[in-house]
Order: sequence, then C-alpha cells, then structure tokens
Amino acid sequence: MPATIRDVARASGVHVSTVSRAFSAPHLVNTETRAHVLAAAEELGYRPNRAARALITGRTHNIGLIVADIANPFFPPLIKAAESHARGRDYHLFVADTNEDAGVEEELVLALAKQVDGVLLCSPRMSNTQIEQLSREVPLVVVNRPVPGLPAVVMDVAQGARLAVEHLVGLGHRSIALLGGPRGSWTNREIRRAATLAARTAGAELVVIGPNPPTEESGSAQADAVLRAGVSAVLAYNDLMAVGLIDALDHRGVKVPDQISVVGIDDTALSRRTRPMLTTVATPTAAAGRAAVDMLLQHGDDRRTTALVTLQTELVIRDSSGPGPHRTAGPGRRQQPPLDGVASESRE
Amino acid sequence: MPATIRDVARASGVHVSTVSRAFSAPHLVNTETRAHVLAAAEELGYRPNRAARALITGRTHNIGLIVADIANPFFPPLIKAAESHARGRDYHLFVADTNEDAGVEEELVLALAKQVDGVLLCSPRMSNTQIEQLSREVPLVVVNRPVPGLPAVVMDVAQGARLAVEHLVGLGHRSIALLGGPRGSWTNREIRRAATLAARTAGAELVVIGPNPPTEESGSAQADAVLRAGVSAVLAYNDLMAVGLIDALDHRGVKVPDQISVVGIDDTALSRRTRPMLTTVATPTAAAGRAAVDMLLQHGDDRRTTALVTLQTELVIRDSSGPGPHRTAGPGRRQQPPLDGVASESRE
DNA sequence: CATGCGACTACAAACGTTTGCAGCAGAACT
DNA sequence: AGTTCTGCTGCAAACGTTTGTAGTCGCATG
Repeated sequence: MPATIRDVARASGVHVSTVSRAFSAPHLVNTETRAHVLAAAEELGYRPNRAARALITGRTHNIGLIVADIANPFFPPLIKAAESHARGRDYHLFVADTNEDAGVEEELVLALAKQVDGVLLCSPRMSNTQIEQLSREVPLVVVNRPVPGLPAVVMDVAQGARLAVEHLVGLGHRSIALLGGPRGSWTNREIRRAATLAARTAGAELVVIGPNPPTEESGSAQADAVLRAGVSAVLAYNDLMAVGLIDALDHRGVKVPDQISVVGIDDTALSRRTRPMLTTVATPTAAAGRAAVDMLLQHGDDRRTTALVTLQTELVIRDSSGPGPHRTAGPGRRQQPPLDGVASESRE
Repeated sequence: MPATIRDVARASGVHVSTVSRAFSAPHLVNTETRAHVLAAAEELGYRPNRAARALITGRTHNIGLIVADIANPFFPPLIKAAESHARGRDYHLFVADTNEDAGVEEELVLALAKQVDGVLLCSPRMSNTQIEQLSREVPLVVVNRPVPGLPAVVMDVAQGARLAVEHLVGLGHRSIALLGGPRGSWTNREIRRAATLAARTAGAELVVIGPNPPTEESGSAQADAVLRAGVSAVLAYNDLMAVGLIDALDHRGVKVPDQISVVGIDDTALSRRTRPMLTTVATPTAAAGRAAVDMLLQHGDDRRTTALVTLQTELVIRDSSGPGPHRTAGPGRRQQPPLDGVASESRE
C-alpha cells in the first residue's frame, strides 16, 4: 500500500536505480531527471524503507541505548542529549532499561545487535570480560566505565570525590562516611578509591557503608548506619541516595547541615529542589550522551579501537554542607556562598 | 560475518525454509529435526535478522514512542513502563523527543513510520487534524488526548482538577488561580474546564494565568502574576510548574501553605521531595504506558478503531495546601493528615 | 574518421528472511 | 490393492532497496 521506489520509478519514467541514486548519490544523476524524480516521490509521499536499505548496506542507521534505570534522574538528560544528537545525524535511538540487572543487560545487547549499528552501554553492571565478549557481536561504546580495548566515555568522578572530601575536611570534618553505590559499578570503585585517598591525605577518617542499590530508599535505609558510624559528614554515591538520606535524617530530627553535612554526586535536577539544597558533584551527563554518539559514529567500522574520553566534573556547593566540629578558622557559617546552581548551568 | 539462516541450514543439513520454520512455526517441523537445527543455531550464535524478516512480513516488531520532553519527570516512568511492557512482548522501543515542538513531532512520526509497527504519541502538540492525517501513514495510539476515530489513552484529569478545587474550597479558599499549561494541550483545556466548573459550583472565583510552557522556570516566572491576582491558592498545570512557583514564592518571602496554598498535578517523583511536600493530583503514568502498548498491539491491523481508555486520577494531599482565609469550621491546621505518598504508591 | 571520454541511465544480482506450493514417504482408510 | 490423508521437507518467489557493470549518446580529440 505505501509507495515504493518502483512506484516512483514508474511515475517518473525512469529505472529504479535512477530513483535510488537520485536520493543517495545526487551527483550521479542529471539535475533535470532528479527534479522529476523528487517531484514524483513527493507526490506519492514516498519514504525509503530503511529495513530494505539496511539489508543491503548493512547499516541500519539505528543506535541502541541501554541504561540501568530510565526513571533514575541521572539518565533522562543523557538520553535526551544522545537522542537529539543522533537524530541530527539521521540516526534513531532504541532505548532500553535493564533494571540494574546484568543478565537483562546482556540479553538486551544481543537482542539489539542485529538491528543497530552500535550500542551505547550506560553504567553497565556486567563484567569487563562479558562486555568484551559482546563487543564482538556489535560495536559498543561504554559510558561510565573504561573497558580495555573499547571506546568509552567516563566522568572524572575521582576528581569530584576528591574535591568533595577536601571541601568537607576544609569545613572542619574529620570523620566522614561514604555511602557506597551498587556492587559492580566502576564509578563506585573510583569514588571509593579517590575518597579514601583524599581522606587519608587530609588526615581524616573515612568509613565506607555499602555497597547499596543506588536508590532513594536505599539512602534512607542507611540513615541509622550513618548515625551509628558517628560521622559528621557523608558523601553519597549519587544525589538520589543523598536525598533519601537527608529525608530519613530529617525524620529522626537530625539537622542537615547543622549536625551532619551531606554531599551528593551527579547534580541532577533534584539537587536544586531539596531543602537544604544539595551540595553535589556535577557530572556532565548531556555532554557524555553526545560524546558517546560521536564515538560510535566515528569508529563504527575500525572496531576495537581504544579511545577514552574523560569529562571533567566540578563541585557545586549549596546548602547541605556546613561547618564540622573541628573547624580551625574562618567565618562561622560557611566557607563559600552558595552558588545556586550557577556552576552547573554554565557547564555544558 | 555474522551467521545467517543459510549457515545454520548448511550446518544442520536441512533447507533454509526448515530452519525458518524451526523458529517461527515449530509445529510444522519434526521435533528431532528442530532440535538439530536449534543446536546448530546455538552453536553458531545465530540470531535472525529482523530487518530481513520485517521486509517480507511487513512487521518490524518495533514501536515508536514520541514524547514532548524526556527530561520532564512526567515521562520517564511512562517510558520505562512502556519499554518493559513492550519488550515482554518481543517489541523494541524507539524513543524520541520533540522539544515541545509540533513541527518536530510531525517530522518524527513520518521518519519513524516505515520502521515501526506503530507510534505512541504522548501529549502531542499537533492539531487533531494533523494527527488524523498522520494516522494514515502509520498506526497511532495517542496518550493524553482523545482524538476522534483513533485509539487513545487519557487520564481523567478533569476529575483530578475538580477534586483539587474542592479540596481547596473545603480548606476555605474563595479565590483560586489556575496556572495554565501549554497552548494546544488537551489536558490543559480539560483542567481549565473542570476547574472553572468546580469553582463556579462551589461559589469560588477562578482566575486563569496562562497559557505557559510546562516548565519549572515558567512556574517561577508567573509568581508575580499570582501575587498580583490576589488569590490564596493556586492549582498548577503540573508538578514542575508548582515547584517552580513555590520556589519563587519562597524567594519573595511568601510562605506556602500559610499565605498561599499550591496544588500540582502528576505526582511525579519530585512532589515528595519538595519542602513543603506537594499536594498533587496523581496520574497513573506507568499504567498509561502499558495500556498504550497494549492498544497498539491489539488493533495494530484493524486500524481506525475508536477506543478510549480513561485512567482514574486521585488527589494526594500533602503539605503544600492549607487553610484559606474563609475557613468556617474544623481544626486550625489542616483538614486531613498528610498521606505521605501512600496513596500514590499503592496505586498501580 | 576512428577513438576515447564523460555524462548519464538501465540491467540484474544481491541482502536474509518468509511462505505458498509441490513432493514424498508411510499410515490409514475403502 | 488402490486411494486418500498426514506429517514433514524442499523449492523458489518475493519483500524494497543498493550497487557493480555495461550500455548509449554526443562530443572533443587525435
């Protein structure tokens, strides 16, 4: 029922191959002929069938985007940026959700493999070896984890964690808890490593609570553990957990930041909406989405090229972090005025 | 390079048609033969090429999902539910973002038309006639707007608006502002209609401010207009605008709910995170996503069947709504205890 | 005048499937 | 014994494109 290339050929009195070339190789066909063809195509409402094209060219002009949890506020900006960027280059995006499950993740890559030109694997829960294996089935770009031999885009979350710890120590905190993220997360390991090092360097104590699922509920659930740890500040794996923690502390009558300071990571839309507004490490998610698309489209063919893009993070100081018990000098209330998200908005 | 059906046929010593049937019509092939074929396929890591299959069957097993703004917290739960539901039925989901632009929307439907079995059009900004026209190109299911002659799933947002207004009037408010949503939104018209009617019935005044873009910024931007209107309560088009408004009011030293009550719509994840927690109308977004997929898969073929699924909404009373100036009786602070989101969590 | 070239177009094979049809063996009827 | 039926399998066409090759024409070149 829908118009095919053959209909257009008939209507414009040329061979199908000419019609094809009128679209995909304009310089090979007479300007006049081409005009006729395009007119006829327009008339018939012809749109090329991408499946047929894919069958012969081997390129589908589709990209798969696999995330751990669409509803996690970290991902929508990334998805949005990737989709828009991809569409600008005439690619469409499959989006799929693994529910934080490595098994589902693998199944999804395999299922998508034949109908995409590549897959963007965001915050994967699989092992490196699993990922490497899958990369033989379909070009992969990994986001939020470096995988040896594969193109990847990561955020310099270690630097973010370091800044956060230094910020807290600077405020007078000597005993800090790290509210850990999910097992198997590279980001989590990275944060832990950097935070531990930064704490030791600064002469502070760091107690790790976790691993935990990266959810708000999980943040709330660890409130008692945090209190028991007797710390005066907490660095959470992400904003979601930080928010959950603040909430639970609030319920227990513990004041943030007066009694405990809390710092998140990601600078999601949430962080400006909580009371107190969340001090957090801004990660450039939209830029990551675009970069991942670019990498995939670049070496779509020359597979197994190593390439690692590292995006910078920065500390956004708001209201959830305040002076600790060991403050040595400086004004009473806070070291720096709140930036009110300015930093995160100028960041692109 | 990747294994094709022919490789499997060769490896198992049968004809390709037998291999094909071993997968798609198991009852037509001998159990033993089938076992051989499946074993060979497994051995070779064979996965059928969906493009080739689509070419001949005419069904791609793909669905397009078009939303106005992925980053709007209303959509991720819907996307997530739709994706998971679709995948359970062996369908994959294209997700695309129109940036609230009707032109982009149309272009997207057209672009997707040939490579999907149908499109889920969420909160469209196009006109009904445009949508009807497009439905001749590809099966459509519309979400958040009824379109005559097309399957659609809507939320009974009118009822929600009514409940919200009655709630406010019950609290003693006699002058209420409606912070309107985007032009061209059916939901917006519906809310306006229902709110106006409910206000008149209850003997209260309703002043409409808008239309406005459905964003947080837009909510903030209208704070002065709200104050000028001299109302004691506001019903916002969605949570996002409500949150923006509360924020701006806070900046101006206006207390919510003491001086002005604010009610949102959607019960997004945000609403439990604001201080005060937002009183809002819960819309079943996940259920809507699933229902839309179901409708599309049901009458994928017998097009142009009218069918309208209406999902119920409910009022979730939290802390952003309080007594108004004309309270007649009852305890001082509030009429009902906050539900703390229980209602919205039990709702599925 | 023959040759070669450039610009354009037609032909046909191929991509990896599905599916109507025909064939064939053996079983079950008459 | 002949016929019909049943269960299974092979054959080949088709889906809508792209693309290498070959052909045609007119024209400039030698």
